[in-house]
Amino acid sequence: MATRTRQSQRRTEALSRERIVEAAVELLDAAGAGGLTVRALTERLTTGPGAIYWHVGNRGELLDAATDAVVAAALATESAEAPDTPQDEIRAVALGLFDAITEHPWLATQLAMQLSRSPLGSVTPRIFESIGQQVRALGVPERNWFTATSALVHYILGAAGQNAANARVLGPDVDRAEFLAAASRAWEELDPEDYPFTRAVADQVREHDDREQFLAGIDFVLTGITTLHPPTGPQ
Amino acid sequence: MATRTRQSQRRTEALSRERIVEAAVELLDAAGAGGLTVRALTERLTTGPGAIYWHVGNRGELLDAATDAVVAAALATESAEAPDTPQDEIRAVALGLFDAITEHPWLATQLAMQLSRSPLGSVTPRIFESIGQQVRALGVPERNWFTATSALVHYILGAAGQNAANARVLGPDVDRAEFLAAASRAWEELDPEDYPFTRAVADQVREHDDREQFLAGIDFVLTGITTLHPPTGPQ
DNA sequence: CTCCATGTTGGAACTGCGCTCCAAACCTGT
DNA sequence: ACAGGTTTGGAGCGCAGTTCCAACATGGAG
Repeated sequence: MATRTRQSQRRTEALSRERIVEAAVELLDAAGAGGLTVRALTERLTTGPGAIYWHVGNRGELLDAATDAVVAAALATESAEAPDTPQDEIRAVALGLFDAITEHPWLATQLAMQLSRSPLGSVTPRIFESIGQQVRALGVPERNWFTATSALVHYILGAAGQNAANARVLGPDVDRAEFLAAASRAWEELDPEDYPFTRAVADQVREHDDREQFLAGIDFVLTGITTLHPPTGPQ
Repeated sequence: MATRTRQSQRRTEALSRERIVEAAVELLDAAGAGGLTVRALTERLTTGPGAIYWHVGNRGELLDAATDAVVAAALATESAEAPDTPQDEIRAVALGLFDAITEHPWLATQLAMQLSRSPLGSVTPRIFESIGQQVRALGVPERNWFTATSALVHYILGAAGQNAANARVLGPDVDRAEFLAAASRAWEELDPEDYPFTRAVADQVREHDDREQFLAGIDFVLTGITTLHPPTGPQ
């Protein structure tokens, strides 16, 4: 019995960090955060753990790389045309992230983890910069730039994260209606003593549109920013 | 050799779901989300896996229970006196969660995961109700209750989540200063072409106060809500 | 062309995890 | 005292991430 049965040819397509990250994103999309296992990767790329670890370091780094790749793609998409107002630009950036999370539900948790693990990563500055440039364009006084941008980023990531649940099931509309109906029903059955408000809005849950509500929140923050920190002339 | 060496007495303090959750929170506080292992629990409680699984079901359920316990405690704390404005009430609730996350950094990720996993859990309604009652007290028209409350909750959880990193190191002030300085330095060293804004606010990072900034964000959202949805008379 | 140095690969194996199973210990009522 | 259900602790299974290393491929030196 031969000591090796390796495939005669090396691989047709060379293994690379990029190919691994790409496969990782596909696995994450297909099976969620738990679906990204080194073994699943080895199977999909028809290789062994050693090859992967030679390129990647460890699983956490792979998750970070996948997150970074998806976020970068999302932020790169909608900066093509631009003669809109800063508000519209901010909405566009926010919706880009929102949609990215809708498309890759694992992104929500991953973003939360990565940001709270180390704001020094490459994802935070990317998002921060996109939003911040528009905050500056809004005419917000410079000493409030950081606070205003942080508030926007916090809202965007918080809201987008929550809404990831709605996208987790497959269907685009059918499942969503079912899901909302179930949530609404669950809220209606809460204790009237302890949860009067939640029960009162239970039916609004059924009717609401995620993107609209997300944008409404953005408008709250934007209105707050421009009201409390009105522009100080040009720039 | 005897087949058993069990301790002669049963345990002085009976095992219970509550005791397990309590130990779980301590483990989480001490070693982060990864520190909560069944084996560590068995050691801390001087018992075996079977005993724990008899009370708890699985690890996920334990995490949920720990999250729920901490959130419930946080929300219960500051509802003692109350003759403040709805705005102050909302700030109080928000700060309660903010501080809880600061004290239990694992809470941030856990909240994000639990909320995006199933809004049907017990944590979401709890938070939602606390905020929602104050939104109602603000005089927001009923048809906007859900949107306004959602925006506040999203911001609060998003912001609190991000700030969890600052609390992960032990020291209250020393480490924090170092941490911020490091973050600031990292931002200053970014590519001036790609990150002009982020570089420009790098020094604001060093000076800012987390709680103040968090409250400033709350005020943005509150101002936006009351501006876009002004009160419609009493209640 | 040959041969070696260097960069890559894939698989065997180690560790530690969540979890199941079960016999032993406990407790309660009679 | 003892029979019943309840609770416990440990052995062990399967699977995850990760490490280690012998086998390969490749490109330049002789």
